[in-house]
Amino acid sequence: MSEITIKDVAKRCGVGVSTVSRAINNHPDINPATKQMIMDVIQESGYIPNNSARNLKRADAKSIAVLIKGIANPFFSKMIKIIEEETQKKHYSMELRHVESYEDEVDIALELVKEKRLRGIIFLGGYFSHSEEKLEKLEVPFVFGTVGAPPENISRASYSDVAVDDLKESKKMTEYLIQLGHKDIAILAPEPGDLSIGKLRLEGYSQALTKHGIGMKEGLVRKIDDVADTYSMENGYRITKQLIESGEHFTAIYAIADSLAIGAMRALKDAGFRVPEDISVAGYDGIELGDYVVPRLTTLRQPVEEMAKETIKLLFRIISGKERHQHIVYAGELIEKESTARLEK
Amino acid sequence: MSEITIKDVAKRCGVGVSTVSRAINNHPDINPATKQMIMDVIQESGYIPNNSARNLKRADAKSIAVLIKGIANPFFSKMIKIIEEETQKKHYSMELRHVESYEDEVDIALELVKEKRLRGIIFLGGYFSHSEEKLEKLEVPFVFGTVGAPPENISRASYSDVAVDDLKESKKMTEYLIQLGHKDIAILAPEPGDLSIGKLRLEGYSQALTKHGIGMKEGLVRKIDDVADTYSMENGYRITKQLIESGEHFTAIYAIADSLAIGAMRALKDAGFRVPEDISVAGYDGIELGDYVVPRLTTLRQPVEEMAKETIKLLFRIISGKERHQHIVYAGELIEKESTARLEK
DNA sequence: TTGTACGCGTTATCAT
DNA sequence: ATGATAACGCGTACAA
Repeated sequence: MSEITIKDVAKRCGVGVSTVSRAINNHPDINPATKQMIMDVIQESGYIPNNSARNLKRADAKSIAVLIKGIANPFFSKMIKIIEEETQKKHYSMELRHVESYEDEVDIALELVKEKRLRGIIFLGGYFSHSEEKLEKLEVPFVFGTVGAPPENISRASYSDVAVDDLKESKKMTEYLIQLGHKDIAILAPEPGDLSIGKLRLEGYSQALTKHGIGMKEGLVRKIDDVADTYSMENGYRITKQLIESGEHFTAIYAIADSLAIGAMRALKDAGFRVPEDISVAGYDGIELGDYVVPRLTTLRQPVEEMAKETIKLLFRIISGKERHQHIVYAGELIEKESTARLEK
Repeated sequence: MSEITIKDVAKRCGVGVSTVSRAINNHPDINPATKQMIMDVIQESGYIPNNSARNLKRADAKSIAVLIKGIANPFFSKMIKIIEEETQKKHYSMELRHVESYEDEVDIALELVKEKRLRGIIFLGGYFSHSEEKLEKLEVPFVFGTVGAPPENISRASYSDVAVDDLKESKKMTEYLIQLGHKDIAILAPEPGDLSIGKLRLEGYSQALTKHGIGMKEGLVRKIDDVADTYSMENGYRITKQLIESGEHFTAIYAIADSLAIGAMRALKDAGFRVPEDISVAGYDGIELGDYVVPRLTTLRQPVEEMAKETIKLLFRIISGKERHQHIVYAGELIEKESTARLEK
């Protein structure tokens, strides 16, 4: 039960603690023989340095953190992997931290910076409705990845972000459906409180309809009501079922996330509709899963790999002082697969 | 840039540091007025306690950790949610830690226990090929969730686990396919090095075949070669494609994970096979996604919710000293959906 | 090359 | 109810 510390190791080795410390941290000025001896003792005694003590003392941590809201989002898994690789290349360590939907990611970031002496932070997901005041407290550089909706209340010079233009891309997708001849396009939209990507995607839909002289029908805008797991297939299924039962006429469904679209396709199938012959379905995100369902899902692909790579590289450029904050926009790619078709007259 | 500490707060308030500490930690013996005053100052100064220092000093942390190997596994998302809820009910805090596939989860656990003064640990995923020696160093209770293959080299009295009997359930699924008239059943199996659940599921398949006098054909056992993301749809797709191209005759595919099965179904569809009319496909796990694909996937459902609940409750029972280590086995449930059918003569 | 001693920010003990 | 002070375990000047 007795916790073994660096002092114990030093005693056993008959050396001072600083020598042990040097051995552990690969300091240059230590006798290789001494070092080997110490490492052996550490090995057999099972000594493990206490990270709290290390963090407390260490000024220079060479580490960053990734705060991710929505752990289930498959979209993030890939990004994390890439970010991790790049981080290792720079010989930094990375702390991955899952943030609950009810938690405030900036508060957590604030704590983490103090605790771990971070050099930088990446925020993935989240709603980005933070006060500039709080953000200012965060004295390390931070980058928002795939957030989409940088609000006006924060000075653009105070943060970086990497994202696609959700408004524009969403408009693109809607226009694609319109060009296929669809007029009654239902949208699986974000919950009312969404100030982030969801809102922009809905806005893009709206603008596209207006541009083409198509009125937006209330009954075709189906908002997600179960906020618990917003972009779940289950939500897509349930909302689509409600849509079908409502009796509203529609020939296409545009879901603001692929996962919703997959739920929608299932609901349509269960109700006896064929996709895309009877109803076209389009998604957004370009997740892998969309390629495995039948029919394959037409989607708006976000270039995740490139975005992740740019996100982490940008962070390091800012950390090193080479650059100031930036706002990088990636182009999305409309990938036409099998779930959408021209409307039969 | 100057980090504000508890001392600064004390000075500003004109009180001692211990009083500030008391205010922060809700100690009983403090004047409510003083406390309010201090909290106000903290609020406006933006002071944030340093967790490293806290952990270093604090003996009693009331926290547990969940180490999860394979963050992408949708199977775990649900478990974590439930574990988190139960943890909060007990007024414990939970540290969620993602473990890379190349990392040793026990080493990480060892570090974490020292750093955060944990009271207990839950291991999710991982291959459980740890030496008892290391595990012994871990002086807090730990529970393995859904691991499946408790190896013989570790005394059963030294750990707990919650799982389904993978061998038995896998055998059940294979026999189900046999009873449908299938004899040439291909299996999408784990990579050769898998000592965990994968191995057991393969063993169940083998035993079922033997029991029914069906020889195991080498050509029908397709092992996962890309270990990077073992149970991915992509792997299922690729392996199935190889199987089809190999020319081996088969009428059913049993995938040891639903994700693999979904990849398999897509590969079959692309090759012109109908599921289940031409080929039956069965999975294992019972993930949500299986209900959204077309056709719905026949699977062996693990009762995730119950297992998660039992896992965390068991851990707390052990922490409180009420119970010793246990080995809890849940029954799986074969859910017949649309992807399997009786073999046409 | 190696050892001693101090300080990192906090909580707990002991006075007051 | 409050304040001074000793740990917690480690890294690092500085001295040797």
